[in-house]
Amino acid sequence: MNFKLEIRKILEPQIGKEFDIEIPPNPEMGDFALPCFTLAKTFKKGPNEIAQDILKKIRPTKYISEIKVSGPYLNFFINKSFLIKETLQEIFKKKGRYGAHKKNKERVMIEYSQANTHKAFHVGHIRGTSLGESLARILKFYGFSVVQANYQGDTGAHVAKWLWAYLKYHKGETPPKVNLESWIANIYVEAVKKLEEVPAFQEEVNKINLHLENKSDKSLIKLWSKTRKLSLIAFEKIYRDLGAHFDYYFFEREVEKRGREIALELLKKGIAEESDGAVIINLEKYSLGVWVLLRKDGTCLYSAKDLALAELKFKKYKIDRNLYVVGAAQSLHLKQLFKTLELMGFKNASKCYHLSFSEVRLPTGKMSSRTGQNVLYSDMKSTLIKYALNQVKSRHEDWAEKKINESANNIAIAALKFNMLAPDNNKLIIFDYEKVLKFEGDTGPYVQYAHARICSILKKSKLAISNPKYKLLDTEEESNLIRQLSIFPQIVLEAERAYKPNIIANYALELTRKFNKFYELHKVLTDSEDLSRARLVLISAVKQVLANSLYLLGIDAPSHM
RNA sequence: GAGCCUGUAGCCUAGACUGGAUAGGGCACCAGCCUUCUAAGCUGGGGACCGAGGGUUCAAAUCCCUCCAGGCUCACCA
Repeated sequence: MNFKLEIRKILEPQIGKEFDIEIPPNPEMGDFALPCFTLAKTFKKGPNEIAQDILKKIRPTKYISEIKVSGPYLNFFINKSFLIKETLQEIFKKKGRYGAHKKNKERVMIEYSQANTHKAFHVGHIRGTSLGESLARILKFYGFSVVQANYQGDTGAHVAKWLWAYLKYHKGETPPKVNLESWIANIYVEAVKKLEEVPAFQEEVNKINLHLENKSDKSLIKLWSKTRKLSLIAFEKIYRDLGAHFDYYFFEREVEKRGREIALELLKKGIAEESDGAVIINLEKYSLGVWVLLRKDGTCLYSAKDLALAELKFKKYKIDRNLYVVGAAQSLHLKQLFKTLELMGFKNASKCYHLSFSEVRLPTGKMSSRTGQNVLYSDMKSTLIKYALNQVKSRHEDWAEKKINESANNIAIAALKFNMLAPDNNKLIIFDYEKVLKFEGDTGPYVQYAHARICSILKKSKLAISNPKYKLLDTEEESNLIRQLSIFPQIVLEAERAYKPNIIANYALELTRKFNKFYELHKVLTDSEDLSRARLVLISAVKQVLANSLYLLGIDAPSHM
């Protein structure tokens, strides 16, 4: 039911089509409002008087039960029992699909996570991974056909550096079973450090990079392949933890050859040019500086590889839109990429979007895989789980160990992901253990807890949830809850349109707050069967919408915690 | 120097696209609430000249301009 439209129908005969309906700051004032300020000019009267005049000319309808004047505002109250019935029935009918929109044919690829092999997966990567996963779910829920893609950097200078440092300082070492992640990360950090100390070593690295790219050294390729796999296995474990799922994996290695081809084609066409021996494309007239495609030794840079990747994505996977979930630091790179695609005559250039997000840093400063100044995922996870484990244990001494472990894991990941998703994409996140380890207030576990509490009531009740007397849901807390439930589809729409999971996160917090207020003041299981039944229907609906919200964030909705 | 992003209480954050009725939350702090459905919860309290200054408007956290502060980026890393 579109109440705004209904109100417009009431008002249009009186004041024409030029007006806005807004939502009052407080539900006690009404559900919708018409501010009369703008009408003052045409009616040549004060806004207060205009509101009075309009009120005299209009009547409530089936859906709009009451219309009141409040100063310069005309306030509309929707028919509450209609809203209750309509909203709750809709939720029960659609269940996990409540809030979803109609399917459409557009196929959207979301590229996210993009972890590089031979480097650390640190907490900074969690933001992009959580964000991409959530966006994929939101867009799918909205109705797009979504393809989730990961593009992993398994070749290039950083890999060459790692291989170089391994061969020079760790040759023959077998990768450890425990702390594999930090072993890999440390060798990379060591490489960077040694190169800083002795810049001349760069030539050795370049040689390795060349051999890596033209596959001329078999034993090098074997080492590369083996260590690459170690990284990828480690990443998969992390993705399982984080609930990230990919339909396709692209690797830099597979677009390297085509990347160079494209660069050379562009050179031939005169779009690219040679400069200092390198192949570049001059984008200065678009204020995008100079973009280097090939190094002077002919090896391929990520720029050229990205051109090949874009081509591959549209050609092979028949997508209509291509979303890059990539850190803000790469904004210029992506602008250069999109502009070059356009100059190449690539017809889908305008279908590429950069969804930028700000970095995660430490209280001590910037996080970096190069310097090792970071928090490794594996270290962070064990700290988090350990804390969560104590929390769960202290509350549920009677639980079996398996249940405790599962619950702790669940809560820890929820807290972490919610922390990454709740602030606006453009805001810097300072990673702070103290904050992530807070399971109270505006956090993931806060929302999960409400869900678990509802599950617990539903489990306890023996009443069938059917034929509720909706009229019994007449307290202020219940009205607030229902109103919040009813706007969920609109919230999904906003989150999709803006590519902002934090809209869903904030919605979930608000719904949780409203539920907790209700829970505190009213009992669900009462002496009256009718009332209990009606409230069971209400809290089931809340549970469903909390679950849907959490799903869109990529967070589990536990039935107990 | 140029471009992009950010600036809301001690700290974190919503609201800015689409200007409206007392700027929502949270952490921390203070005072309360567990013989009744999970206190990871709830209630109350103090704490904000919405970075600064101009402008537009009946009305500005929101739009425009200038400035300040911070972050990111600007040729062979990704």
